[in-house]
Amino acid sequence: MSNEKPIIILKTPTKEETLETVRSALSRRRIIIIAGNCWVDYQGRARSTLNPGERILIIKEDGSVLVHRPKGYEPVNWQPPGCIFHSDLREDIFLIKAVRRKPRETLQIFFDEIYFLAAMSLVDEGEFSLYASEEDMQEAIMIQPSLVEDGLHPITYEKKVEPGFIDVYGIDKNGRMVVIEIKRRTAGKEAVLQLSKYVDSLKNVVNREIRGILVAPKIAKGVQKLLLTLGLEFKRLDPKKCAEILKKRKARSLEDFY
Amino acid sequence: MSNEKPIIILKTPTKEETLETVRSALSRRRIIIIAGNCWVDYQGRARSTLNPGERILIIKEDGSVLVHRPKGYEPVNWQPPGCIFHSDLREDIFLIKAVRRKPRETLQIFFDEIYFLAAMSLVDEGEFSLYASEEDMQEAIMIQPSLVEDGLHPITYEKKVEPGFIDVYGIDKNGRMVVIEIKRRTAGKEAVLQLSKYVDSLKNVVNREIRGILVAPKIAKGVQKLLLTLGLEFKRLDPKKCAEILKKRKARSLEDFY
DNA sequence: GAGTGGATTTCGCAT
DNA sequence: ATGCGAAGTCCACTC
Repeated sequence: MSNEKPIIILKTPTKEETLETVRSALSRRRIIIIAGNCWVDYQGRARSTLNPGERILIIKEDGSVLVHRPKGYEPVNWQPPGCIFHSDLREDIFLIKAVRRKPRETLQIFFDEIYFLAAMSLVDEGEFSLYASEEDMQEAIMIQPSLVEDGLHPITYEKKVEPGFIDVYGIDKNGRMVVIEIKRRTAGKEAVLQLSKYVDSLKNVVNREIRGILVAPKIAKGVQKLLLTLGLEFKRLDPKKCAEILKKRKARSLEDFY
Repeated sequence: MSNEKPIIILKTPTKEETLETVRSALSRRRIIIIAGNCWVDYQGRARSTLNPGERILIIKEDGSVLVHRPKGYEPVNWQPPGCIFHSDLREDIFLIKAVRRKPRETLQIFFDEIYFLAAMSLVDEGEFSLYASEEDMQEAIMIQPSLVEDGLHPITYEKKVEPGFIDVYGIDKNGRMVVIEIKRRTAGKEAVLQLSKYVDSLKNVVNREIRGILVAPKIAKGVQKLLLTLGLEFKRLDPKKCAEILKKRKARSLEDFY
């Protein structure tokens, strides 16, 4: 028994070969990769046109589409998962049309030259883990509040208040209420104003002094001033340090378990 | 003379072939596409691991990297343009390491099976045009203010005030100051609060009545109430209509020119 | 189904 | 370089 992957690879196929192969691959929900000279029309939430040039087209098994230029991280045109496809041949132009409902959008790609075409099924059950997210920081502060300051007692996190959510809410060693806003990267004006809003809205409710602490790896340059003006505080905290703490804790709890 | 594109396509190449081809392609700044079984480590602004599975790797000529799973619009791992690459072979594992400075980040991809490899140079000078963006809306309002209301006279756009930038600023038919905040899609709480901030900060400066108008195709459900509470107004405007107006105007100015 | 906020956001523009 | 806001943002989660 052969374990060879069923992969179709065509180098400079004719338009007819392309059409046949693409249709077959679409019906079997295979991934399709095409490199060639193409132009693209998009119509939906906005509208765009892309003049002819050499690009890579990827159609995935879930109905997502990517058109990549030779440069840049982002696709120049795309569709999120869920598209329905039509492919056709018109006067030696190979065209693929991807249609999405909700919102109604149409992406049309026209090829006049095809350099190669690949179609295959890929299996990917591999777990993806991301560390040092904002959520990790919140969790780390909850289990080790001294990361922010000694004597801090977190009460709740994600507490709902009028303007939105407070990341962490607690009581400091002197019994004062503390509101903490967490950012996983350089905190800007936005974060400060958000924290300020939270503090103000809480003041309206409890009518007592409230400390607002912005926790982030860094604070943007001009923003420190705004922070002080609003009577808020800043505490530097590295997201990676938080990830480390969680990792260690996790390892320890496994030890305890066995 | 042959016009055949210099494309290298290898089906199930050996690791040695892969290494040689990838190194050559990297040095010639060619685009590389690999499909195979791989795992990925990322370390930089955050950190991530991706367990083995079948994916597509794309390396572009500008040093951007994309690792795509068989599903989803977004790459599972990536690097923006500007990476420096190292490739190597270790105990029958083919590895590619992409390093970026500023911020310092490392992306490592390990292949134990390679289904196919393609390397090519693509030329793409095609113009890309996007219509019905927020910028189009702003432009359309500047040249046809009646889109918002009759008698409106726009004075400036992108006016700097304390909290940020005002999209459009002008005077209405009764001589009152008008601040306009534009959104190209359903305006939410965020947009209303932003507009409110702008209006308030301008009031502090000029000490006279100021109208704040939110211009968007739609306003979110609960948000209308907030808008009214804050004494602001809403004007429905479709971004596509704005695009149409600009298009017509462009066509007319071309006519005038010839 | 709509609303809300985060993102390894990326990207572009202005300071 | 840094800051700032938009994006056809996408995506996950809540109501």
